[in-house]
Amino acid sequence: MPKKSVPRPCACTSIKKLSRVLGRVYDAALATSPINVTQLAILRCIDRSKSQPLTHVAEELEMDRSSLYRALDPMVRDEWLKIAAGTDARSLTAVITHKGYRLLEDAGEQWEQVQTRVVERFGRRKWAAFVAEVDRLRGCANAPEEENL
Amino acid sequence: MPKKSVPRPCACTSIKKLSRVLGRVYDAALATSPINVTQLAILRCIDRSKSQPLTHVAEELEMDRSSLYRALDPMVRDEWLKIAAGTDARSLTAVITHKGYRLLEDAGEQWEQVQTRVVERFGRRKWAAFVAEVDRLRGCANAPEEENL
DNA sequence: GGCATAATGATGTGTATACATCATTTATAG
DNA sequence: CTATAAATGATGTATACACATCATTATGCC
Repeated sequence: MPKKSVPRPCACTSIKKLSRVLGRVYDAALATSPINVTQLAILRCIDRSKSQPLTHVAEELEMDRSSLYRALDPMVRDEWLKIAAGTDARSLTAVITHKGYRLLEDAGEQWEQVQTRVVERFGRRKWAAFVAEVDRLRGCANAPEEENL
Repeated sequence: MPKKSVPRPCACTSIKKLSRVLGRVYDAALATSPINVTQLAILRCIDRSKSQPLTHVAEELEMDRSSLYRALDPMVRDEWLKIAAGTDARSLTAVITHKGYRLLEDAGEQWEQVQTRVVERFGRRKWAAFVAEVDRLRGCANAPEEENL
């Protein structure tokens, strides 16, 4: 029986390439704000996860905990948010400041423009289907390796 | 006429999340080699772009030139490749060493395993279609903004 | 040839991301 | 209750990525 060929191209490399392109385009669109697209995503996630421990935010964003903590540093420094005690004695939670909310609004408008432009070009209908496949691929990658079952 | 809603979720954030997951999974699969998936992609690209200027490699990978140069530093330090004069007096080119080729082989085997595992789960047929959409989205994002035509 | 412009690299700075490791605190097993 | 394990954060180190800027070397136009 002929051995199946390895499927190409590299899933990781393809997505990283796309990630770089989108990052540049979205950051360029947000350039009038001091915030970039990663920080916007974090801010939005914190807004959705009020009083949740930071670990929860990291999980939502599929980030390593330490990556999130490092990303928060400049945002705390610039007073977009502050760190407060959580429900636990060990956990902390992030709280968005007034400045942070203002940024969320301002950057949100810029984001809407670039997001609409990109997705309209791609096709709204196809976009919904594509996002579903993105999520499914994430699951395929994340699923534990079922070794010798 | 009702204004159309902004399509969600954020294209950039969705892809960055997927990128983080895939990066972790592929890097874990390559952990027995000293090379990570980004470096593997660069090495492969250099292999395909023999005697081309570094700028060309950066373009292929959708990377900023400076990002590529920085990424090459540890690879040159560890002697996976060396930098040689290009066809120009101004351009340089990267040359893979024996060590680099050995790594390309060793890591290639690990890569095949994780790539096959992830794509088989996703479905080979669907994978081909998905890759096409990834490329199309990249084009949609990269296309210049047609302002006031 | 001479000048303006492109291409190519190099470098300073700043954020993004992860892994390993350590300390503290909570939860769990016995 | 105690010993162990798990959760949460903090930090050291390393790579990933981009923008702005500068120097050098082509290229094109006159």
